[in-house]
Amino acid sequence: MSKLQRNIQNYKNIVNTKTKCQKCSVNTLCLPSGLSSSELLDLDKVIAPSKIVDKNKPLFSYGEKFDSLYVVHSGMFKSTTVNEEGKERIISFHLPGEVMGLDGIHSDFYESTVTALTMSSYCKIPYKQLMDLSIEHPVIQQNLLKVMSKEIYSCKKNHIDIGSTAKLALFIKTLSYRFEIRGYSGKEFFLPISQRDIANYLGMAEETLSRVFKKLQKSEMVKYKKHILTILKKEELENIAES
Amino acid sequence: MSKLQRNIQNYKNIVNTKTKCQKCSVNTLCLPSGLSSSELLDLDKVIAPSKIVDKNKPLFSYGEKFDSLYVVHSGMFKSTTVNEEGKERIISFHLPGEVMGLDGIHSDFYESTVTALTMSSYCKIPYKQLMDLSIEHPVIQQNLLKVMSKEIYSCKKNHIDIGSTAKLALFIKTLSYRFEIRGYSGKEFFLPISQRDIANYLGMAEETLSRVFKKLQKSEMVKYKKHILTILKKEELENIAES
DNA sequence: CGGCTGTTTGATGAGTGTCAACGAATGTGG
DNA sequence: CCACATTCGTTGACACTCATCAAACAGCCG
Repeated sequence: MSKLQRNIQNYKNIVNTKTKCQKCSVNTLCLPSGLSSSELLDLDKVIAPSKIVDKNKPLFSYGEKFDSLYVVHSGMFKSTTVNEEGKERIISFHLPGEVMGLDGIHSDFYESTVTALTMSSYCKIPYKQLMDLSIEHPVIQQNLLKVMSKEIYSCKKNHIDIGSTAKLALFIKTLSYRFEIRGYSGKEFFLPISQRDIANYLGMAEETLSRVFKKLQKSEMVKYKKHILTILKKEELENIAES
Repeated sequence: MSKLQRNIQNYKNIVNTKTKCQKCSVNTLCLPSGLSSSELLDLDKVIAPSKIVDKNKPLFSYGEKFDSLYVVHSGMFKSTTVNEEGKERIISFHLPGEVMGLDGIHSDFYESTVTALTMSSYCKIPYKQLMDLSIEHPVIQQNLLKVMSKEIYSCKKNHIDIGSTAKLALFIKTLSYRFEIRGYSGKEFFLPISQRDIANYLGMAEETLSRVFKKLQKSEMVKYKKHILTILKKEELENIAES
């Protein structure tokens, strides 16, 4: 099976939702990263087996009481806030192995709403139990700290003052990298996100995104059809991303 | 002594640098928040007494080995990265009680350079020792998690697609809030940041910032003279910030 | 006083948001 | 399976914001 096929199957949710952390395909990128087998066993005790959620269904919503972290098992999610005028603003997309709900830790309430972009599955980790467990196994909490540190880093590093073309190129480049470290192809992947959502996330008009996307395709940097994105000229794309 | 005067004295560093956490004026906003006295005593053992650093001197630099977190004791710092063309990009300003160096946790190297904007003082917290201590006192690590969660939240929440005027208004509003919860006046405060740095941080041209700033002053929303910023119409300023 | 750095002002053009309209794709119910 | 409705993406014309360039000005320190 090709890496692209595996990627697409990921979104069609042909995954075993009974998988424990030990056998999970993303356990090296997830909270369990670097844990010994006995630690993994303990972690499994507090993590519910992964559950399936339908497209457009929320995992949790802004303002709800915070009690658990969530990890993407398969599929893709988006997290959003609502601005003063009631408009949705997308603040991140989540790939398998990525932790969601981190912004709820400090205030005891979820600060964002997380929704499935396609049929997906997730693991739920009760926060209190995770804290209790991490007293026994400090490495678990240190992993959490690392995950959060990385989140801070990547968020702060995001350029805000770059042109639309560079924004899109950077977005694609970052996605490509994230797919690659998950064992999927970084050159060709399935993207269950609407252009409207991408535009929203990148902070530009839908029309601008459409034009910019077309430009990248005309110059044969990328191909995009039926939600399958193919990177044709990686080098040049990366050059565009950095300006 | 007025709140503004206290604020200015903060920058002139008329502070006791021998202060232990128990007596520190920002201990409720800093890592020690919510600790019992015995926990505070233990924390003090690993935190070096605060040290003074001169204007424009770096605390640590991008790429150096990560070994400690730093907390602002008085004054103000900026953290920066360098983009591909070698240009400095400011990613945050740090007020007393705020933790610096968090982005180094995940990679073992500092991911940014932190520099004093004015004569300032800081506390150094060796990370390994903090981790050891937090096995004994889990509440310490939970505070750290909260600090990081808040950081993620405020970073993600930052609007990126708003106009220059709104950006500046939001920047001022946020600063005002941060001063206020520190016990200084939120309506009038000393701002040891050059307009160039503000423009850099907000991702706009120096000239644009100058014009926008002037506009806010002409409409008598704020006053800005000799680095003292006065908010005249809080309500209206906040309205501008949200668009 | 002169030399720096930081800030202001004006003129100009490129890049993007907005509006309006259309076309393509997808979903729905008979 | 087809007709229809709805969402999603595309295209063009236009206005406006903002970055850029150039130059002058203000404040500060030796």
